[in-house]
Amino acid sequence: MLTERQLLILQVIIDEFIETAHPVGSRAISKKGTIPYSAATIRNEMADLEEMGFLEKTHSSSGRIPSELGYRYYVDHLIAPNPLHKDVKIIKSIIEEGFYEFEQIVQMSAEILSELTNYTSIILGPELMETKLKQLQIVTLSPQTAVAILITDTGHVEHRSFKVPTVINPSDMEKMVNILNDRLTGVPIVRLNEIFHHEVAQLMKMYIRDYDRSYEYLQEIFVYDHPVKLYISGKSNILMQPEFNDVGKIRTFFTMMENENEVVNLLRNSQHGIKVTIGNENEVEAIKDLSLITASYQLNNDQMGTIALIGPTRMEYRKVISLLDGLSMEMTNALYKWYQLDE
Amino acid sequence: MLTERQLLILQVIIDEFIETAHPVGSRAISKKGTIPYSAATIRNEMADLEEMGFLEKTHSSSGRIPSELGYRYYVDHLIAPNPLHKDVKIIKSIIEEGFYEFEQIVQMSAEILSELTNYTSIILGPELMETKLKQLQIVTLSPQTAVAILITDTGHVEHRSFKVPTVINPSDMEKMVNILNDRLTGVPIVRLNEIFHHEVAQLMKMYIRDYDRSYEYLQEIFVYDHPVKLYISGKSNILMQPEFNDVGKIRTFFTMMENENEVVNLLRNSQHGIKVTIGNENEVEAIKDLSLITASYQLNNDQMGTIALIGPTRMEYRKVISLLDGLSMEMTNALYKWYQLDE
DNA sequence: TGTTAGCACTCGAGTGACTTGAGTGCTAAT
DNA sequence: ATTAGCACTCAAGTCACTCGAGTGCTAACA
Repeated sequence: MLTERQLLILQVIIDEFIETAHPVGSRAISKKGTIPYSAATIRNEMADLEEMGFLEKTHSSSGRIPSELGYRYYVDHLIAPNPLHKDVKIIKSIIEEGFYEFEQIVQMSAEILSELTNYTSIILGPELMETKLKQLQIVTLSPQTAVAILITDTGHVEHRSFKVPTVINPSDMEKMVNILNDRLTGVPIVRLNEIFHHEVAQLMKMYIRDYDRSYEYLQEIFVYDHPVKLYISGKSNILMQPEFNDVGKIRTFFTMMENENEVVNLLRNSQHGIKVTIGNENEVEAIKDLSLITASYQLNNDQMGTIALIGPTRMEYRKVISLLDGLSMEMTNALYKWYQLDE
Repeated sequence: MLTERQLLILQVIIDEFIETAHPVGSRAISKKGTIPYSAATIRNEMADLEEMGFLEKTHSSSGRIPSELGYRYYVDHLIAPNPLHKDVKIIKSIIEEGFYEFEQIVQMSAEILSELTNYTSIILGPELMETKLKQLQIVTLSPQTAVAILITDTGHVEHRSFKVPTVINPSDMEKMVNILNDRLTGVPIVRLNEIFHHEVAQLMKMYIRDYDRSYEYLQEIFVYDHPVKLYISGKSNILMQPEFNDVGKIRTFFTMMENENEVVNLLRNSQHGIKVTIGNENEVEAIKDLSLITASYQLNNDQMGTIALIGPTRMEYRKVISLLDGLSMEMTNALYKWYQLDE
């Protein structure tokens, strides 16, 4: 176990390193006055801390920097139970100020978050698994084309253009929309395609002339291919961090960030509450020397989405954790209000 | 005026430098065999070309690199009248393969473009100035909220949520939608707000109870705040270019690219046809050492949007110009088809 | 008169020796 | 248990040196 003094020294070193990004030497700590011991004493303790794996040296005669284990310990034990970060209030007031759609709130939150931290923020939109079709509309643009509009009970709107089968005339179309609305309203949008195939097909055959020939045009309306939406902000923000002084590193990071799937996977396995993943704890190669912090926001205990920050392992964990904690609460609230509308 | 031989040498140097990014020496040119003169002769010509401003040295005893003036001359006189790039066919077939919405086509084009060139591609969506409202729909989500959906004659769909004024009941709402559709269909969407204020207001007062109190909630439906849409692809692509080996440069570039307004301004003053802007010819500070190539795509001679590529001044102008030329034609075609639908 | 060979010169880039200073580890004294 | 002292280490900077690609110029050549 660590002694009181070792804890203190570890904390001071990490705090200092997080602030300056320079290795911390024993003399500097001693001079600072937080710890009333001489440099030599501190040196001994540092040697012990290094042996235990909490600290590292960049070379044999350099000052110490925290190891990943050190950060881990710091995050798990040395951060005071998060007092809400003052900036959360700012976010809260911004969210409540206007009548924003959920997407706007998310977008703004991502921007604020990256601005406040100088890291890259990522927000995974709410999982739409549970949202249901509220209404389907089809607007004809020309004899050959039309746009189908799906409105969900959460106010989410999707649209796709499609070719109108030549065999369908306007009155058929009207009948069709009626049937579809009748049968599909209330169906979870992820199941639309399935229900359309199995339950609606027969009905269509009865009422719509030549339905078989129309079928292939219509089916794509219900293919739901936007499982989640990503909001990323401050990608270039992170370039201000001194650890991004290497072009190769920047390349791998940005290449990873352009791959939406990879980013989604990064966040997907996040759990309830806040989760900190430091350096090599990350599974994804490209961020094995970065830290990822995720927080979930939710509705009625169903997990809905994830907020995350990516930054160097030398991250301001204290600030970031309390910010994310607060923001996820605010977003949960905002989302809750949205759903309330529906009752 | 430049002699035949000087032209040839200039061309060889620029071609070589574009390929390798290393200063080109006289001996290397001579050895290559394209020009049947000795290194010394070529040296003399190079000195002349430098005096005229087409070439530069990185230091007093280095090989030559093209100056911006050199690139200018190269682009204006040394590039053969663009034969259509073979890859344009690929793009064409992709576009025609499925029934894509215009936005999808644009998105794909941007991606293909950046992939084929390793530069950053930017496409400015079609100016929607001329598009007209086809239909307005309002879907009530709850007693207090609704979502308004605007469908344009081009199949573009916009939506915004708004608070339903408490004094409006469902039948009022229905009446309102009817009035709005009656009066606003066919109105250019940029003028919706204006017409709504001036011509529809009176009508509303007559038919809708307590219209004055509803007014403030409704007006925001018609505020049109998406003048143009940007599609960017391959931002990290450009990091592969050797000129981006400097973190400071990367920073300025990415910071610029995150500012949507600045990017839009970059492309806005583009003209009919292809325009090449080299290095300092650019007005925007952040790309004064990069080149920008823009091409416009259009509908019925009204300019609609812009396709652009940003890369180092050492750009593969020949390839890029023929690619953009071809792609802008394809997009013009695609857009034309879209509008055809409407007649 | 245009072309070429030859040669001195320049400068970036790489290399090795040296210095400096921050920081360590260890030992002996307090 | 703590601290002062001292020898040691290493990154980073500086300087002198070398190497080689490339130039500019001059004189010889066709």
